[in-house]
Amino acid sequence: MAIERYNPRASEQKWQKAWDEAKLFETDDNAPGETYYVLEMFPYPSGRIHMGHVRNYAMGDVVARFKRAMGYNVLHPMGWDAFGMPAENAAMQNKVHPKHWTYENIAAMRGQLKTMGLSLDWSREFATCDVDYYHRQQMLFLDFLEAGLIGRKTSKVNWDPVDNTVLANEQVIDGRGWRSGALVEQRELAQWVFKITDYSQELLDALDDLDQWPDKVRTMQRNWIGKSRGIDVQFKLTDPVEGHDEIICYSTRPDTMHGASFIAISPDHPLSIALEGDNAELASFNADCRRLGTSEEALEKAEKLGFNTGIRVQHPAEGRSLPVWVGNFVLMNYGTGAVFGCPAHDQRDLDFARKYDLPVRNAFYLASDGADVASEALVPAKSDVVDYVNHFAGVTTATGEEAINQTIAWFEQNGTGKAKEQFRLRDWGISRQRYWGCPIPVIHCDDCGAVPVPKSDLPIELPEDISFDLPGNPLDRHQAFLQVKCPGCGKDAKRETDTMDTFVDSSWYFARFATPHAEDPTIPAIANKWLPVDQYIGGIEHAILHLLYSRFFSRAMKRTGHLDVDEPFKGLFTQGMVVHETYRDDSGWITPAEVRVEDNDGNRIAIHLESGKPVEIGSIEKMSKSKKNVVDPDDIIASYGADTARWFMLSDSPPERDVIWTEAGVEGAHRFVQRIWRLILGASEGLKQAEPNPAKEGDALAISKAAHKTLQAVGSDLEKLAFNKAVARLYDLINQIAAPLNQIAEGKADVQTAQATRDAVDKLLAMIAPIMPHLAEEIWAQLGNTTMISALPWPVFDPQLVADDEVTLPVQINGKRRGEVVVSKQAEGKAVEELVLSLDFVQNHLQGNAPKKIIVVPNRIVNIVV
RNA sequence: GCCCCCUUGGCGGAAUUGGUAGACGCAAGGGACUUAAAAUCCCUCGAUCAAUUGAUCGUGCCAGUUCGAGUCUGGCAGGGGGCACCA
Repeated sequence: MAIERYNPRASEQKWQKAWDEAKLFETDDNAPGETYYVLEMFPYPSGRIHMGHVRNYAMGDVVARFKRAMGYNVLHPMGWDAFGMPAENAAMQNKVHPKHWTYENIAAMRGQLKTMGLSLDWSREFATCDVDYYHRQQMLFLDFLEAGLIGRKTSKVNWDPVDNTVLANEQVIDGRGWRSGALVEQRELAQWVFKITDYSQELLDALDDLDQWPDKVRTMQRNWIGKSRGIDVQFKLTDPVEGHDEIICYSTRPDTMHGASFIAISPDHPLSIALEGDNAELASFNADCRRLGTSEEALEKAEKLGFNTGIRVQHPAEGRSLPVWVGNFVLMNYGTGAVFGCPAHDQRDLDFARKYDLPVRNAFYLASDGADVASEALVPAKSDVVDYVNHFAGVTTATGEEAINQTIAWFEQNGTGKAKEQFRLRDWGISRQRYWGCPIPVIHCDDCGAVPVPKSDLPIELPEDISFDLPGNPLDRHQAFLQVKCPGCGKDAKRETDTMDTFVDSSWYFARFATPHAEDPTIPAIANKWLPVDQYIGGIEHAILHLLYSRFFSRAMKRTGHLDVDEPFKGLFTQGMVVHETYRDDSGWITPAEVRVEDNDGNRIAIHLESGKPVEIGSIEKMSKSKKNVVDPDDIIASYGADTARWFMLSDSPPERDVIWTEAGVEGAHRFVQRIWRLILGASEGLKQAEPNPAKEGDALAISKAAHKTLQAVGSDLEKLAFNKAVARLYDLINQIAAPLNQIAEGKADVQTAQATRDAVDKLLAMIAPIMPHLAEEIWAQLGNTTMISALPWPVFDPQLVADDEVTLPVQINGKRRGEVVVSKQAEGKAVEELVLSLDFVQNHLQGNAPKKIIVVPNRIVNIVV
């Protein structure tokens, strides 16, 4: 009897509908079972889902389905990170309203996601651009403001002087505006900031307890917060100028003060700005510096340039005078905006000194040699012992750490310096001069200042009658939005037209999912039941900003009574990207769909389908529109089905690493889908008649052992999100039960084999169900079951079947494997030694000599040292 | 430039976290079935030499620790992520 091929198109729709109708994945807050909240980072509605989404949501779905089967009450919601620049760009380019563009994209992507068969609770869906959502975000803003968590600060933005508009860092290309091409300037704007720095120490300390986060993310956050201990040192100007009589420099290495040979201040240092008035050359130098834009990367990568102000300061310990330079590499927003340059012990300072012919003085030498610094700065670790020269703090031979402490003490006693703890973390500026974002609920009154909008007047809705014909924020020209009465004094006032950074939207959406329709931002009793998110899954690119802001936000929400957790994400998993080969010809990049790849005597060649001409195969890169190396999930799901796409996304590559999308890989995954179907359906008559019953002895024992061992291992793999390992084990299990399944199909299997195989098949389907839920449901139904497998509990393995009483030990001689020996698991070390020494190949290698040492690692290895 | 991560056969990767390197999959080659093709099934598959049960080398490169290193330490190279207004 020929088995029809599995038809994913029919089955997948059928089961998606069945799950929907049974409301299987709609979460009841009060359902029994321990709560488990699994969340994937919600997508930006760009218009189409991409393979990165497929991978992300496939992972989350496996966790959700697995945990549901383990008896947890699972929350697995989905929404849309829907504010942001692309909608405004679309509005400018295609004359489409950001709102319509966004909601159409959401509708399209929702449809795509639904074909994946994800176990999502769609009843909790929302978009951050829904008035219902940003209304509550405005409520949170007001509460934060009242609680003193929000302040006003000026900060720098990229200003396009032609378009008269603020540019994002990514819109500044080589110092020019992306549209106008004008040289970018920096502007100071008054901005709303969230006072994340109030929590610097706490955000740092709490990282230690996030033991279900990747270490690399915790390290990155630690470095980002950047706590340092150092000193503010006073340098008196030899002649006060423009009302300035000193420069304060922050340093973490005051032990190098003896080597100080210049002072460098930021172009934005108050002194530098003060000097601009009488010094046109300096003004022009500073203006050039400000054209680099505001990104730290651009500043750091730029050639290090300096301007000698001609001003001098006195070395506070040695009395000699030092020149004051303005340096383009000194950041105003870190420390005091001024540093002392010690060329001997800092490579950047050394390069600067060589360039501008400044002296290089060693503050210390390595004990081994007293060589002066030449082209490489001497930068030992703080824990290294070095010889200090003529050190004012009395230090001669000490570690950097000791010398730093003594130097700080010396300066404090001397009254010329003050110990200081410093954080690199800055307050979070949230003001954006854009339309498509959450309006900031504040009104500016000439008399009362910035006045919060009363909660009863919320929401402040974005007006829809706007146009992007002119550059800049359309809200600035919208009179009906702009003109309001001051809530304090009733006089004419102006509404704030800045909107919030989209990171604000994504800093609390996970909390809103607990009560997506509540009047208040949260209902604490319910939110606290679900939070923190047990497993959060998303891209490593969010390792710092999104995650740090969210960590701040949950603390701020706790302080304002909306939540009672500090940390929003208990478990974090950062998945790798989906990458693909690139293809190009003379006319540019070509999509994989337009190309056929062939094997030509071991060389892979690509051919353009339409023209038949060869195409160059380029490097493997992150799927992106610009390189056109994208594969549309719709196409894959239409031709192979969602299960194949899900299976392939989770097989082979470990989830935290990049995965290369290949046609061959997808086809392999699809063959496996068909193989399971064929093997089990071929034996379905026999299987239906067999009671599932694991074998305890005889030939069928191997089947049951394989099934139960796999069940144990897959369970622990899924617990660790090691999907690729689980997949490999499932391949293995199918290989092992293929022969008995064929026997059953041919009617040649005995009862024991049939029963053991039925048990193994039941286990196999349960294990496959989280990954390929439609296929598992379909086969499960074909075996005569009437309950959906998605609603069944995870099976339990038999401990007796997973235990082995013998183990194969490799035997090494001098660390090289020479053979192996089978011993009982309980065998004593002595007995193993004797057994091993009696082996022929061991005797041969020993050649009559007595072994020097025998190392027996129980149940692992034996090593004989000769 | 700074911070973080990655590097194992032709390819994706596995290796019980210091204990048999290459599980599992893909690709390739050989064979079976077939009028033929597809599908399917079986075998081989790190390199070099012995030519079978053996030997040597081999986890980006160079050192080191250890009875034993893919795994730990130091240095180097290449690739990737982030750098505060992309999301």
